[in-house]
Amino acid sequence: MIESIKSKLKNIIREGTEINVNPSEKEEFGHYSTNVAFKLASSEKRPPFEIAKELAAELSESADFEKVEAAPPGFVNFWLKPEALHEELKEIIKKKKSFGRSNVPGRTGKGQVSKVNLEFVSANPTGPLTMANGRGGFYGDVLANILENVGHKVTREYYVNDAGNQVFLLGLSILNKVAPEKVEQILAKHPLADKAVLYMGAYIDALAGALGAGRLREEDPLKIGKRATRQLLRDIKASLKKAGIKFDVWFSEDKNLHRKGELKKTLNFLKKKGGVEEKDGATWLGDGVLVKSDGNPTYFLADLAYHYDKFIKRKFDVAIDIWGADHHGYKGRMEKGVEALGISPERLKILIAQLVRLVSGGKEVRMSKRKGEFITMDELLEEVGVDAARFFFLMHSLDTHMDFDLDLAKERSQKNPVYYAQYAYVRAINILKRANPQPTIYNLQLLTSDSEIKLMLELVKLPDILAQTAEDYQVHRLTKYATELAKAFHNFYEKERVVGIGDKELEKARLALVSAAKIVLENLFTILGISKPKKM
RNA sequence: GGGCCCAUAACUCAACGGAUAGAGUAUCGCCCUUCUAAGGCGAGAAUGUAGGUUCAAAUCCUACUGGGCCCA
Repeated sequence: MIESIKSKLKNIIREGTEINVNPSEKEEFGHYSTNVAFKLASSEKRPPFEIAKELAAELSESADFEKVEAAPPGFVNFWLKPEALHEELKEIIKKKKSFGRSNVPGRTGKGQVSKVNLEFVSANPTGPLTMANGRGGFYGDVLANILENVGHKVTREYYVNDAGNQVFLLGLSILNKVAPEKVEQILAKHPLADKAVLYMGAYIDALAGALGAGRLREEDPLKIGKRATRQLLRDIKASLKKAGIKFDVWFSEDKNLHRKGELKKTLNFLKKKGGVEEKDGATWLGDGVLVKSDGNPTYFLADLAYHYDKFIKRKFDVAIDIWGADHHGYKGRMEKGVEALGISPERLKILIAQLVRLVSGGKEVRMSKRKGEFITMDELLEEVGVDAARFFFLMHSLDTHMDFDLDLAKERSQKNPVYYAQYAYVRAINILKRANPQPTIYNLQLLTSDSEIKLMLELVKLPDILAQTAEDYQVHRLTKYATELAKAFHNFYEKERVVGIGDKELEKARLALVSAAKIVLENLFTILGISKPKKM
């Protein structure tokens, strides 16, 4: 709907003017409104209200609008004809599952279909998946759905950090459970300073148990660590499956980069491009060290090799990385590094998932792998269920700190908005159950009441919401929309009876409206990855 | 010491630089002989402080205050 209004505006105003059209928040401002007159006012040096009046006069001729009005200080407000809504309602019923799909790819592709690499979660396989990983996990999963919905080709990828010190440490920690004396010997020779760096906690016990550590003959911490990593990766995959988070590619740092010599190749590539310098025995790119003075490569170089692989070897148009807040300080360096690879900056989108604070009993619960005090993804899913967990995380903008109130989430009550949205769906199902067979001929002109119009206005928003979110990645817009749509449906449900009213024709028209609502809710839930309950 | 994120109602969060700052929870009224009250209707209640830019600032800029994170 927004696109159609925009294109009408485009025809009558100067090219290149930024056009914003939004659903109006107040009834007196119409169904949709635009501030384009303000934009024109500054370039044309005329009062915005004057321009708005001219635009309104011209657009009133359009067949879609009941009324177009200029409002001071310069807004143009549009009222849709009911027929325009009825047409859209027919589209919903006709397109069913494909309603909301758009062929207007967003900024990632400049109108073209893009090959997108979306890398998320990527938690180190040195511990179980924690609740905090859920934020980026659910967000990434849904963002992938949204991008696919507008036609992009999306690869969902998990970067497995299975090289380096932490694997060694993990092995050492397990060995410490069985043969602490051997660990003492190793630590005496190894540069790692003391035992304090060992991973502790219940999961090491569990892991040691799972590996049969009591019978471990292996004494090489690195080898033990690699075995443990494989085990943990299996657990992580199982947790993600439970959470409904899907991946296409598991990219092993060790296998795909280190063992193939990709770090060296990337280093040479960078040297040829220029900007690499030797200083104090180390190799630098800008303010980041690529190779340390002891000859060992850094994570920075590994990450650049990884992005070399994404952009140059696998030829992705766009790479989206979702990182935890603990890496945000690294973002700028990474962006510059990728630019040094010759990749234009707008092809790399690094999104930072801000910290999740776990709150219980009004107090913060600290999460720490070292101390073994953390809530795992599995525990969270068990306590609150997949739907509530997903919805709760997805309600919040990614870049804001959020509190996860464990007590509230545990309550499994109507306090959680996911039930509110799902209940609207259940109500639609219940109505439709009573009308068999579904009427195929109906007169939508009969839908004129306030709550019917409002519901229709919400229903037709889905394509706009999805298209916009594919551009700005503000995934939480979808959960907000789910709540608003459900509210409009509940309101309609209370105000207007559908089945068993005397007027057969009106009943048919309302049934069509209800089935359209069911379709839109279904499509929305599919993208959000939450279930579509038949009853509650 | 350097860098980053955040600050909106009692609480958790929304709001492309736009109109009277929206929801949910909590509180207080009203509504179930009718498609499930896990619902509807209504009330009170908010932009941390001080400047600046703009026709227009919660939003952008500067300083400060208060939370938090990363690096050293």
